[in-house]
Amino acid sequence: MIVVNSKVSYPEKVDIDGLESKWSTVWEESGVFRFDPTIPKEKIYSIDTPPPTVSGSLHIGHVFSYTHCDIVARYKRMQGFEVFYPMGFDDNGVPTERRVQNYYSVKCDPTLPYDQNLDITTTTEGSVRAVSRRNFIDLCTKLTQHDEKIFEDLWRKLGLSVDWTITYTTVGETARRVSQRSFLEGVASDEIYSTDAPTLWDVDFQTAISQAELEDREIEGTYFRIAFKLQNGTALEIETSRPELIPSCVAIVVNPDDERYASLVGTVAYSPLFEVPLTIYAHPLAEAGKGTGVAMVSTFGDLTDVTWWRDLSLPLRHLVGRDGRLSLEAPFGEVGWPSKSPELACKHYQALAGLPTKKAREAIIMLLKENELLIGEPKKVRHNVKFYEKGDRPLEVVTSRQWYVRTIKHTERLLQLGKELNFVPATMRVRYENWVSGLNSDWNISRQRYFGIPIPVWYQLDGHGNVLFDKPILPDSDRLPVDPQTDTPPGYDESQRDQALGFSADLDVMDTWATSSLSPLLAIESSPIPIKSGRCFPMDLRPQGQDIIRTWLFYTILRSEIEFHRLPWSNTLISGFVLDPDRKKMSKSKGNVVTPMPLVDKFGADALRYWSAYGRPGVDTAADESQMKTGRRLAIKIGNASKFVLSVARLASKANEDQMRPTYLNPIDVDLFIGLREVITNATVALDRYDYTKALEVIEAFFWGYCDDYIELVKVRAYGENFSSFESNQSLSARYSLLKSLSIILRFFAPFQPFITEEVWSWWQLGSIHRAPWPTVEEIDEIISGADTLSSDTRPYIVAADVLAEIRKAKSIAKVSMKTPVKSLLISAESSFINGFELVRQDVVDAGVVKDITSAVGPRSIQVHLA
RNA sequence: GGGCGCUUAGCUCAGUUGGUUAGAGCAAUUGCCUUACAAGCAAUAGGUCGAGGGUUCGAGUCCCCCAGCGCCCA
Repeated sequence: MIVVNSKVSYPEKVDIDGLESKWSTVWEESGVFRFDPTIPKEKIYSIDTPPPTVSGSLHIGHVFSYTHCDIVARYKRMQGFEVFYPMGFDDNGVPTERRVQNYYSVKCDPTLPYDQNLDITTTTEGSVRAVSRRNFIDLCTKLTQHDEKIFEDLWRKLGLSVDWTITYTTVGETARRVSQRSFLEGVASDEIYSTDAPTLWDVDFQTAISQAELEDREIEGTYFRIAFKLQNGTALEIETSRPELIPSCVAIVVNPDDERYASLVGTVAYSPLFEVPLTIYAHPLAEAGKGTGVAMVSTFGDLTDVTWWRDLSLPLRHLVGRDGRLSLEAPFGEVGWPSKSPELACKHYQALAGLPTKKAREAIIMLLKENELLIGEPKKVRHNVKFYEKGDRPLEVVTSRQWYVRTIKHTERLLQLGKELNFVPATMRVRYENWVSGLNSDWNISRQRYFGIPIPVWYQLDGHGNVLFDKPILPDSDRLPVDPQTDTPPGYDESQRDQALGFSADLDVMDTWATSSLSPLLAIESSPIPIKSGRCFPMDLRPQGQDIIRTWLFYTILRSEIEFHRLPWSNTLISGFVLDPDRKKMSKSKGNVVTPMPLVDKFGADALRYWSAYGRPGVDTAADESQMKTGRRLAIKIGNASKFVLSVARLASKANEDQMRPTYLNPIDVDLFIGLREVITNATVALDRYDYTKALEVIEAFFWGYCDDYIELVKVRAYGENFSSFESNQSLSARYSLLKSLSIILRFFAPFQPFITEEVWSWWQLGSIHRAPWPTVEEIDEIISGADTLSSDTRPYIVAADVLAEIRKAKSIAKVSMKTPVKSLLISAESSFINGFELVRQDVVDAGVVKDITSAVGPRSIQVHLA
């Protein structure tokens, strides 16, 4: 039930500027969007809001995708749902670290002690200052708080209807507790484990990388053809782009179908310079057409080497360190490092020892040349190399102790869950399925970084001070969160840290996805509703970008499966990218990134939301100012049309639409509501399918027709000029219909243009439009109940609009004003048209200034004669 | 190399299970101060639906093939 003011007031001139700050303040103070935690589960609609990366800069894409979600949230709220709509901020991980490094010109040196009085406020030019781990984390916290404010300002200005009392971050206290608890539960159920394994490693970021953070890039490389030696002394030619890895070579592979080398399989060859005996194996991943068809296996040059190493159970001869340099010594001649000539091997290795891989490559090529082991000229090639998506140098593969989440064993189940999830648009499901099907390793969640959530583990040390990785010490779950580098494990004393028979902390932090994949839990734990109540989980909606299907969406499903054995939400709404006005991808390097704030100031939030709403789910959309301009026009139009409707109503002594409800309804007015009923059905069906664009199209089309035709047609009747009195049934019918239809139209637009609709609503209604009910078919039926029913083929409103259009056309072609009288109007049409017309004759006469009308049944023809 | 998507008016895009003469907004053009709106309104013009072939009474829509563009995964 809508409470109605007895008074109506509106400004003389409609002005949509400044509505953002006015209403976002009112909304915050009145708590319109505050989540009511007492509501039963079936009335809750819950949203797993994406936490934006606060260290990234704001761009127009943020407006785009968050608006899509907000339209849904506002629609559901008007449908009577209590919407759980929290806000998170992703302040965790490498992007924040990097931003802090650049912003303050610092780097983290974990060996430094904490400096309590450290005061870094501005960038110190030139020099990079080393700070302790704790100081570094302090700076991260400080900067992210500043960044979060910038995001919050935009969200509020854009009118996101989130409950600002429910917010979370991905590195705060709640995030640490939830992440660590989930980690410990995973360890207890053996879904999370640690092991020594080859790991992709970024030598600049000094951290391990997971499969999801990989990126293939085509770079220029060089193939060198090098002579290995068969037992009979003849050369075996191998092409490689990484000759510096020859000392860590452990085997040679050829394709099993390659007849050229079939006889060599099972025999031994010797590496050049180091004379290491290498067995020749057959393996299908060796490509006959690549180079000479013979490949050397190093530990490790790339992921194929890892596969060979695993499949063929090869030894490990690791030389490239985490710093991307070759180790200082290679123990040729010792156990596991065979060589026909250890002394020579060690001598040759001295030329490479300690060099970064690129320099080592140059050095070994010199050596090979000197020894005439390099065959022919090096060949330039373009080939794909794996990079960390944020990195600048190719990844190395190193072996180290890392924590993993079991992924591979869940593949089948994850594919099944993907089928159960409603992807909007449905085509996005394929991306998920491709990714899950292509998984080849468990998820490495250890990161050798500083700003992140610590892995809550210590290890026992043996009598020699060696770390016993198979003897982890875990904290009690009621002690979480812990920082193993400052907290002491249960049963130990701080003095035993790093001492023989004592303990050592796991120095690593978790991958940021290990935390953000728990976003539903983070949000719920930051709210008054306990997770165990099951009232907000599983959630209804996960809105997100298409680029993070393989990360955020995938990992969240995985964690939910592990912990709850079910999907974390039933729907996912995938937004496309925003392209620059020329439909080019936006990027900082191209300098074509569109920032949102100036556009909000220029066109208004409603206008930006309008542009966003025309971007269908999953469809890349250009940042098109002309579309924003159109959105601004619409907002102004809504304001002006409303002002007019209310101004007519105010002429009445009783503005209350319910009190002035007439006993009679004009057929054109009845037909207006029949049209509105169709719009309600179509828009509601569309919104239920998350097709907000279609809904807006249907609503908008009706509205423009409403302004152009309906208002024009009933204007005179509403004023009461041609009736015996202003209080006549005809006049009352018009004013009643105008007010009722305005109410419905405003509520239609409310999810799309929340500011102008709220502004207009406040001119004549109490309470927020955003808690008013979404229009229903039943509401229409009640409005027109008791009115004379129209026969199904009689549409007086449509007939009147058709005739009016002909009149306008004639005047426009004659280049005369629209108020020019029509001398005579001759209408010939089928009987249903004529019948409809007779019902609306007077309104057409008034709107078109028609002096004389002749109508008859016959072939369709409308003739307009001007004076 | 595998997969997904796109190609419709000058631009940005709709077009449902095949069914009248393919729609909208913007831009363009011609007009109009019309007691809500000139930040407005009315009207006009503009398309062999990427190319070719096929199925059908009928194809923008279904099938085949080709081309170009974009994205995802190797």
